[in-house]
Amino acid sequence: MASNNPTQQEAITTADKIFQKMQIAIVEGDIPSGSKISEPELAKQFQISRSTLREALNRLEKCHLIERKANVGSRVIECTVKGLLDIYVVREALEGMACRQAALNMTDEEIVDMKSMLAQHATSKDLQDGVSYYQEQGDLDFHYRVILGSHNQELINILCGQLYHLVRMYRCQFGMNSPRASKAFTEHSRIVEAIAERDGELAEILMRRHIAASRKNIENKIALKDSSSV
Amino acid sequence: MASNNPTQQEAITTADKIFQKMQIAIVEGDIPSGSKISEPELAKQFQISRSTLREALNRLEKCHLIERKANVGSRVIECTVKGLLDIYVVREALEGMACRQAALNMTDEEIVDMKSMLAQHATSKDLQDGVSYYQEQGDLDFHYRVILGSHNQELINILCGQLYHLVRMYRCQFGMNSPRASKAFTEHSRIVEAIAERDGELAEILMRRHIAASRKNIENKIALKDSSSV
DNA sequence: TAAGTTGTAATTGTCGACAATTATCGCTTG
DNA sequence: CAAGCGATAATTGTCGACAATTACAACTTA
Repeated sequence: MASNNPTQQEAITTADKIFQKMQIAIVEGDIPSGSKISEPELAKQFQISRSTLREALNRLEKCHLIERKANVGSRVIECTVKGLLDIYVVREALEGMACRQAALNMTDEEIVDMKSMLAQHATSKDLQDGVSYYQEQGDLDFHYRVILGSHNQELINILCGQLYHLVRMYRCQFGMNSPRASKAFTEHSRIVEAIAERDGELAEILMRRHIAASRKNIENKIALKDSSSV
Repeated sequence: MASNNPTQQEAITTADKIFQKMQIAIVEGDIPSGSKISEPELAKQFQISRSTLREALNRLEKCHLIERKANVGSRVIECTVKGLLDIYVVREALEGMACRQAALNMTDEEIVDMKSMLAQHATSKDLQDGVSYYQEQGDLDFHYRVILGSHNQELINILCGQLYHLVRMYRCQFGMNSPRASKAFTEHSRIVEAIAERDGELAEILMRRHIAASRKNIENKIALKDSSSV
């Protein structure tokens, strides 16, 4: 099973390995959102020195999974509703632009590959059942292709290197398995069509609407949850 | 003279100070673009240990001013034309969205403040002379206000914490003092009007055109330079 | 001569200890 | 009894040394 992060090169140093372990632990909530990180304790737990742990913490901070204050320490980022919505706003802007650039810059081969990926998704049992797979891995795969297709290193860094982890974290912790699977698949198809036609303007609009729809879906859910829990 | 980076809190640790010094040195080209960074050498030069220097390097990496490879070392990022244009594409997307959000989220007080800042720019001697100030500090001030006005922490982090430094680096190293000062000022004024009218859609469009105009201006310059130098 | 190899030198990664700062708990005092 | 203060404990920041990896150079060999 290949790594699902296209920007992540094979880890060599132990700090890299610790970073990956902690990343998963934070994303999946094993290290709770908002909790303080004790350097001595974690170092002992992982059987490494504090220097190595701090190196790993620096990388976690780079993808905004933890926050550090001088002489105070590190905390896992807190998952808030506003934080989630803020991320979707950024995604709408950046992935919309990435989609426009993809329409301009993707090679014909890349487009063919993406089409075949989508075709495979269409026949996937999971999609037909309308359940988890497509919301999770399949959805991410599609968005990755578009982002990488932009051929804009800055876009790729920000989206795949930073926001990606946060998105996954929120998905895990807020338990988001929306009923948008089939709708999302249709939207993906339209987007690919626009890219294939090299229509950057339309591609951007469609991607923005696609992400905005997700955001609104979340907003509705939150509102519903609030009113029912009170 | 206050710090011009709104996200930058007062530095306390020595690693912070080294970070700031190196940041300036890189941005202004004293540490050349693309050059390799020797940890032992720099540590000796700054009279600090390698650990502290590495802490500073980690922060430089966070704002994409240097790149690190495991077991190989750090290099200052290379200034390329494509890199510059990539940044402008990201800015167009993100600052456009920031502007839309600013129109929705800025307080009335913030808007008043921004208007008065612009009024002050209008009477500034530098602007009337059509020279450097407005392209540099004044322009940055305006864009900062808009970004902060979005009240979106993720947007603020990415734009002020990361892209900002790169933008300044390119401005220094490519020596960009374009003749767009008065035009830019007019565009800024229109943007503020749209924000004041709470017209998010228009605000975004205007900001995107404003940044796209800068990008095209650069593209023209580059093309000109290429054809003249060959 | 050019390519491959091996051994040495230099650089990076990791470690444990010390210094500086912060948090905590108990005490004093109004 | 509450609020402020002070000493102690714990945590973070910094340091220098060692281990592991990489880069370089001289040498061998086809």
